[in-house]
Amino acid sequence: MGKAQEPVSSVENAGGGRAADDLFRHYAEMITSGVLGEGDPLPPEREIVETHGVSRTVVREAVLALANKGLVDARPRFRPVVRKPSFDTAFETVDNVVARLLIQPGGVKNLFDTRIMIEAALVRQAATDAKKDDIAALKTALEANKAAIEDSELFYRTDTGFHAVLYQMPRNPILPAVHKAYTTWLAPQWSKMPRLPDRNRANFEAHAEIYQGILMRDQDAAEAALRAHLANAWNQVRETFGDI
Amino acid sequence: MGKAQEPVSSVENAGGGRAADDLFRHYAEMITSGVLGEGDPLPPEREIVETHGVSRTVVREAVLALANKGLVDARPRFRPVVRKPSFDTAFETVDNVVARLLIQPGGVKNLFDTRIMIEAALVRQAATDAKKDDIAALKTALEANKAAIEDSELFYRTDTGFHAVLYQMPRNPILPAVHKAYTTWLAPQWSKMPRLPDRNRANFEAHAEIYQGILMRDQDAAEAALRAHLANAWNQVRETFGDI
DNA sequence: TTTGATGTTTGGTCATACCAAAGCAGGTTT
DNA sequence: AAACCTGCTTTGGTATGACCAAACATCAAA
Repeated sequence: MGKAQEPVSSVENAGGGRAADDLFRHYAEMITSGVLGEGDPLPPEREIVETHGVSRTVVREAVLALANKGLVDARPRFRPVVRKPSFDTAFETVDNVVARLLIQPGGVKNLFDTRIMIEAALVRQAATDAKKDDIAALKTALEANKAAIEDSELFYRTDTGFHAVLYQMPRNPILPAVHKAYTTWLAPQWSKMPRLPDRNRANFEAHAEIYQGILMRDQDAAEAALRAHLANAWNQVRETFGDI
Repeated sequence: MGKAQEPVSSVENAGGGRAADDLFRHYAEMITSGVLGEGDPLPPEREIVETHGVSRTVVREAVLALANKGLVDARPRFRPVVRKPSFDTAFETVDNVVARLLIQPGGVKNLFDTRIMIEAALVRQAATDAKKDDIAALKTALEANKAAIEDSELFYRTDTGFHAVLYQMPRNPILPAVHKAYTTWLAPQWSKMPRLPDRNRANFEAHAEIYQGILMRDQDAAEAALRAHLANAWNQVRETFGDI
C-alpha cells in the first residue's frame, strides 16, 4: 500500500475530527447502544486495524480514550473488556479535575457545603420515609460508632458508616456513589485532623441526636442536628487548616 | 541506541505501571500542583521524548490521557494547553458513562429523584437565605417565563432559566454545574415531550407558587410547591415514555 | 509598512519491528 | 488418567522512522 493520507477509514469521518476520535465514538456508540455488553471484550487491536483500515496508532489512541473515559477496562496483555457502568466509576474518572478544583481557595468549602445541603435533605427525607429496617440499620451503625469512641481509627470508619446509611436509605444508587465521592475527596482534610476520644464522643452524641430526630419523625430536629454536626466538623477543619 | 526495553524513563516507574501512565501522572501532578498553570502549554511532543527518554508513542498516549481527563485542551497542530478547571468540564468528561447509566431501567428516574431532592433543598435554603437581589433575579426569571407561555420553545428556555436562578442563589459554583448536568442529561426526555400553552401555563403557575413560597419565607410551602411541580413534570415524562 | 513567498515547527497518521507475559496445545512424567 | 513441562501463538506495550497538513516564523520584495 502507498504511504498514507488517503482517508481509508470506514468509520464516519464526516465530522472532520481525528480518525482516533471517530473510532472512539464508534466503539463508544457500540457500548452505549448495548451491541457490546458488559464484560464483552473488544477485538484485538490488530483486528480493528484491518476492519477499520486505520493504523494501530489510531486504534490504540481510541482504546486508550475508551479506557480513560471509563467505558472499558484495559489491562496489559488482555483484551479490553466493556466495563460495568456505575456512578462510582463516573466519579473516579473526574478525580484529577476535582483534585485541582479542591486546592483552589474555597474549593473544599464549596464541596462541603453541597454535602451539608444533601445530607440535610437526606435526614429530612429519612424522618418521613424511613422504614423499620432503615431505622434498624441506622441504629446498628450508631451503636458501632459508640463502641469505637476510644479507637479513633475505628471511629472514623464507623462515623463514615453512619453517614453512609443515610445515603443508602432512599435506595437510589446515585447517592451512595456521591457519599463515596465525598469521603474520598474530603479525606485529605478529614484524615489529617487530630482525633481524640473527647472529639469522638461529641461526634457520637451528634449522631445520636440525628438518629433521635429521625426516630421521632421530626424533620426539623433531624436537620438541625445534622447541620450542627457538620458545621462543627467544618469548624474543626478550619481550626486545623485555617481558611481553605 | 539499542533496540528497546531498557527502562530509560526518568519518570517514576516504581509503580510498575506502563510508561505512558507514569508520564501521565507526571504531568497530571505538574498541573495539579500548579507548576503548570492554566493556559500554559505543554512542551512539544518531541521535546518530551528527549527529556523523558521515551518514545513518541508513549508521549502521545500520555497527552491523550491528559486531554481525555480534561486536564489539558488539545487541538490539532497546537500545543496542548492546561485547561481551566471547572465543575462543568468534570461533568462533561463523564458524559459517556452517564449516558449508559441513564438508558438502564430506572436510570432516568434515579437521576430525576436526586434533582428533586436537591431543588427541594435549594428552595428551602432560598426561603430563609435569599437576599433582595436573589428575589429580584427570581422574579425577573419568573416574568420572562410568564411572557413565554405562548412560545413553547422560548418557554423551555425560560423554564430552565427559572430553575437556574435557584442553583445560583447559594453562590456555590458546584450547583450551577449540577444544574447544567441535569438539563443536559435529562434533555433527551424533556425536549421530546409535547409542549402546549396549557402545559406551559400550568408550569408557570407552579413556578409562581414556588416564588411565592420563597418570597413569604415559607420553607415548607416553597418545598411543597417545588415537589408538586417536579412530580407533575415526572408524570408528564411517564405519560410520554412510559416506565423508564 | 505591508505583503508574499518560504522554510520550520508541531500534532496526526502510517508502517514495521521487537519484547514480555498470557494463553494454548501437545507431549512427557508420575 | 492426572499433573507437569515445553514451546508456539496471541496480544498489548514500546521504539523508530517517515510523511502530511496546517500553523507559525522569517525575511525579502513591493
